[in-house]
Amino acid sequence: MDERDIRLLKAIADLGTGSPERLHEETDIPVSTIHYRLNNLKEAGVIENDLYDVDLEAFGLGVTVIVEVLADYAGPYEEVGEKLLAVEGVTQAHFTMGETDFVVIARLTDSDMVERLIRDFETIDEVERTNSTYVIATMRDTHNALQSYSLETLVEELADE
Amino acid sequence: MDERDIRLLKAIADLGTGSPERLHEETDIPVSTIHYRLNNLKEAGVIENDLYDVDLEAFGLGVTVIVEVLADYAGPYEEVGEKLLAVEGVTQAHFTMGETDFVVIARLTDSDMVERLIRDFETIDEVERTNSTYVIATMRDTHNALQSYSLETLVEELADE
DNA sequence: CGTGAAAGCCCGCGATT
DNA sequence: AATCGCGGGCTTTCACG
Repeated sequence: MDERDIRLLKAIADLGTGSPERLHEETDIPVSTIHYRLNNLKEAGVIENDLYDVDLEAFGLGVTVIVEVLADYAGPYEEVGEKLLAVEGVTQAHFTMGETDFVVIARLTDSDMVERLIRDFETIDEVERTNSTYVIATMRDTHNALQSYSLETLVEELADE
Repeated sequence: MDERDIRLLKAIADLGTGSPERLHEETDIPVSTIHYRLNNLKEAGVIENDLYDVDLEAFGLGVTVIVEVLADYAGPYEEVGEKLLAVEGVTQAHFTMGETDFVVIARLTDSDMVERLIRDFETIDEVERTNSTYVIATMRDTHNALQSYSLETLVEELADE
C-alpha cells in the first residue's frame, strides 16, 4: 500500500462512494488503474465490502442508548458478547477494560423498547449490572475514521511501517 | 414506504450490498422495480449513501477508545461538539444526558496517539474532565441496526405510524 | 408497477513502460 | 509489477403500456 492507495481510500472516505469514475474525477488516476488498485485492496482485505447506509430514523428508530454492562463470567468473554449481540436493536458491542466490561450501543423506537432492552440484558446470566445513558443527539457516527484524518497523517503512518 | 420497501431494506441489511441483481435474487422483485424503489428511497433520504467499508486495521488504526467528556458550557452544545469532532481520529460523538455530557469514540494507532487525543480534548475550554475506556475487542460495529431486527418487527413499527 | 430498448458505466484484457 | 486505452457486457435509465 503506497501513497496512491491512500489517496484513493481517502477519496472513497470523502466522497462516500467507490465509483471508479467519481474517483477518477477526484484523483486524476486513470479509471483502469483505479480498478487495478481497488482489486488489490479488496484482495488484501483492506476494503471489506460495499454497503448502504440506511437512515434508521425512517424506521422510527430514533432513540439511541449507550449501555455499560458489568458481567461476571467464567468462560471466554465472547460467549457473553454473543448473548448481548442477540438482543434486538444492538448496533455496537465493545469489550472493554476498566470499570465496565462491555459498552453496548443500541437503536430503538421508544422508551418502552429501552426498558425491554435493559430487561433482556439483565436476564442474561452473566450480566451483573447495567448502566444506561440516553443519547440526546448524535453529532457524528461513521465508520470512516479516515474522514477525520488528513492525507498527510495517513501517509506518515504508512511510512512508519 | 410499504412492506415491499421494508423487505428491500432488510435484504440490503442482510446481504450487506445494494446490488440490484443480488436484491432481485433475494426478494424476487423485478430488477427495474428495485431501481425504481431504491431511487425513491434515496430521494426520501431513507438511504443516505452507498459507501465502502474500509478496514481501519490496515492503516494501523487498531486502537479504539471510548471517552466520556464532562463539559461546562454557556452556549449551545453543538459548539462544544464541533470542537470535539475536530480532533483527529474521532469516529463517533454523542451528546448525552446523565452523568456525562458527551460520549466520544475514536480510532487511533497507538497509546501515544491516545495521549494526544486526551490532551486535545482537555485543551478545549469547555471541557472539564474526561474519562477514557480502552476497547479490547469490538464484537459488532454496524450502522445496520436493521440486521438485528426481524422483518415482522419492522413492518409492525411501520404500521404504527 | 412492469417492460423493453438505448445509453452509459464497469471492468477485464493486453500492450507498454 | 504497475499503468493505461480499448471494447464487450452488464447495469441503469427512461418512455411507454
